[in-house]
Amino acid sequence: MSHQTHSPAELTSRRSFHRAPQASRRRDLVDAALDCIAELGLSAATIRVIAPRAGVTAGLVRHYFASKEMLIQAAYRSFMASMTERGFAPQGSAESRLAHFILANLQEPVANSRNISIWAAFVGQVRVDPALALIHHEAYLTFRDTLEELIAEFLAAHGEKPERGACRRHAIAINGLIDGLWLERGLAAHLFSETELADIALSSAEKILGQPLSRHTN
Amino acid sequence: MSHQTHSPAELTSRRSFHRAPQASRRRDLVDAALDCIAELGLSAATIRVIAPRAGVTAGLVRHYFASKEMLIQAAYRSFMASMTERGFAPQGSAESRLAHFILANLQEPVANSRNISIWAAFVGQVRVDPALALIHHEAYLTFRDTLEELIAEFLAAHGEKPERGACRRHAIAINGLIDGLWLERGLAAHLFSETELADIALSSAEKILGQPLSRHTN
DNA sequence: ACACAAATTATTCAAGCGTATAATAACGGC
DNA sequence: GCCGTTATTATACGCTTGAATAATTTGTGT
Repeated sequence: MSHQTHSPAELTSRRSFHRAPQASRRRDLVDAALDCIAELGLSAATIRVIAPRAGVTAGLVRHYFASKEMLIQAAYRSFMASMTERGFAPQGSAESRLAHFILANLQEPVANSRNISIWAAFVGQVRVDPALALIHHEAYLTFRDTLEELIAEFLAAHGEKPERGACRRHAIAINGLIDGLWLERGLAAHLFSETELADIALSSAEKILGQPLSRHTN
Repeated sequence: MSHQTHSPAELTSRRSFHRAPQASRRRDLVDAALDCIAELGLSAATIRVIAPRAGVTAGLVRHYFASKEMLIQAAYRSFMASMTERGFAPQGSAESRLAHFILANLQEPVANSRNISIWAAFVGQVRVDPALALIHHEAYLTFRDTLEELIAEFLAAHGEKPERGACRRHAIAINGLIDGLWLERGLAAHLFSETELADIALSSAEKILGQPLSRHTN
């Protein structure tokens, strides 16, 4: 009861705030973390920098994530999911869906330097952190399986009955091609014209597959 | 003179050491830095961890590098140089030199998870640190120019007179292919057999170039 | 209106960071 | 064999980090 002394210090006012829904706060924190990683690098993406960018104070992070490590893992999961879902074209012919997949991964908003920076920062930690390795590995398999199925349907639509293992090898090759050109574009965009890398990818893919591959078919 | 008080503390003995040549100390520090980056990640590669691994104490780093940043830059330069010089085959036919270049970049000691980790850790900082960006950019151009020249000689040896820009596009495509497959091997070596990726790269490259490309020619 | 649960802020703490400085050991020239 | 140079160690400093805790504001159900 009367045991509290009201010192002058207690008169200092606090910053006002509002209570946001759990989901949106978590999303804001994850997005802010990715922003910081892209602009400042993984080492400089500290809780004290991330939190204000999400519009909250540093202490709140621990209310939504058990540790900073968990926030980083959530950010990696969110990032990989947003990267993987872009190339997905639900309809159209096998040819156009394959072409769309290749093109989507070599243009905005997938292929840019921001995404390369984030991706590389995480990949540089994959060997260190098994949790990040798992996230990476699952995203990679998803990506390659999607591509392999697109290739199988594409070849089937051209009347080809590919021998065992051929689709796999084609998927590995074109996956490599996409990844490598994605890197080139993100790391040195100024060296290429807007559509150059996408064109190169399409013409290379059709040589590898031995079938014409146009972006305009449906 | 007699103004020094010999307290008991001064009797404690120091660790013995030996004076190493400048060049080898610098090399040891750079190598230790790369080891730490590969095994612990860039953020955990601190002076206090790097120095003991190089066989010295933390304070010595500043005697050889003006700052930690300079050590990291030296490490990046050393790493990129060692990666680039491997594919170089000074003699042989154009075909065998091109094949050797492709194969060398997809086998040990170039293609492994350690190198991927180091490379990715640095790439994740390229946007942040202009000095690292410069190092990266120069190594990239060296790599692609080497490849473009190998391709030009290879096509010329087959009697082709490639149209303007064709060699450039071929170099971009095969560069992407090599980079992407190098990544795949380093990140998920267990998914591929020993020579699988190298074989895929060779057969894809000869389809892209429209000429047979064997590893056994000279 | 009001009380209660919990979301949010503010503050504190120990640990680790890069750097600076002073003491010391090692080595080459004489 | 000593002496001076300097490579090397040891220690200290100020700062930042992730985390823990205490204090306070907010919204919701009644």
